[in-house]
Amino acid sequence: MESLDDAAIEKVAEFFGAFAVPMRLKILNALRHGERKVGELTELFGCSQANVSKHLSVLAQKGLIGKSQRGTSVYYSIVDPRIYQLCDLVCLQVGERYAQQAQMKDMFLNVARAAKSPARKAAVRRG
Amino acid sequence: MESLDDAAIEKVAEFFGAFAVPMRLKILNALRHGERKVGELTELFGCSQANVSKHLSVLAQKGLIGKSQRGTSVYYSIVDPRIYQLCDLVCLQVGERYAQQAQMKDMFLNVARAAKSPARKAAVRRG
DNA sequence: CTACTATATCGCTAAACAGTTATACAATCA
DNA sequence: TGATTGTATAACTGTTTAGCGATATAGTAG
Repeated sequence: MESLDDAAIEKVAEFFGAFAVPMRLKILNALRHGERKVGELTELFGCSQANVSKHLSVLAQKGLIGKSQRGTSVYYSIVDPRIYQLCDLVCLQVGERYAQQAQMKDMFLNVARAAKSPARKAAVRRG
Repeated sequence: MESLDDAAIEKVAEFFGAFAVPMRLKILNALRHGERKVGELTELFGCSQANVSKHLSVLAQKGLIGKSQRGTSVYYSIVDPRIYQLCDLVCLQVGERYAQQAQMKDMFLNVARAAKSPARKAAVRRG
């Protein structure tokens, strides 16, 4: 990353920014096992449909998710499952940071275990 | 990451947020090969000392960097070099995203090559 | 003590953005 | 056509924050 100029650094920062909002992380989580329509996500999170839609736009605009209209519904899905490598790497480091708080530690370390298990790869199926 | 509750999700989001600001990425870049004092960073970036100091505070508060006062100067350094794994993983993915723009693509892919090279590990020395 | 240097913090402004409600748009069905 | 359903956008509010200059604080030297 050292050799990047200012424009590239900004792109990288924007990419990180896509993951820096809890609601967007929840959306990415929800898309782990396949596509979801907007209404499903809205109901799942119990927030406004407009909010979900806006975050989906952001994620789509950054190239993290793709959309597919079928009927009156729009289905969103992960473009590249490698983003979960990122998430799990972060979970690992955040988990260690909060190692004092037993409950949190366990949560994060469960994530770390799941990331190492080969069963995870099979879980990336499409709806 | 799936099993995380709202509080943990927020921690993860905050962690990503640390990397979501260009100036902070530049600072982390500058700390790759060892510690730096505030004045060095200020001069390096040509911005206000207050700004650098504030970003350093953010990074330190999130546990990404540590400080060591010696004389009237304060030296900051990376706590855990694994954060560069994150950065390089992101560079790789961002680079592919901008594969159309030849110049940018080259930059990012150089990063990817460097990340795979064993020579990189030796580069993590301390000033 | 004073003077000097280096860093941290304060006060501020402007911009970005997450969230809301209300409305517009698009696709299907009667 | 009109009605209905599902999604996107508009308009707005409040909060956050990156940036700056000015000031306060901490350490050193004389």
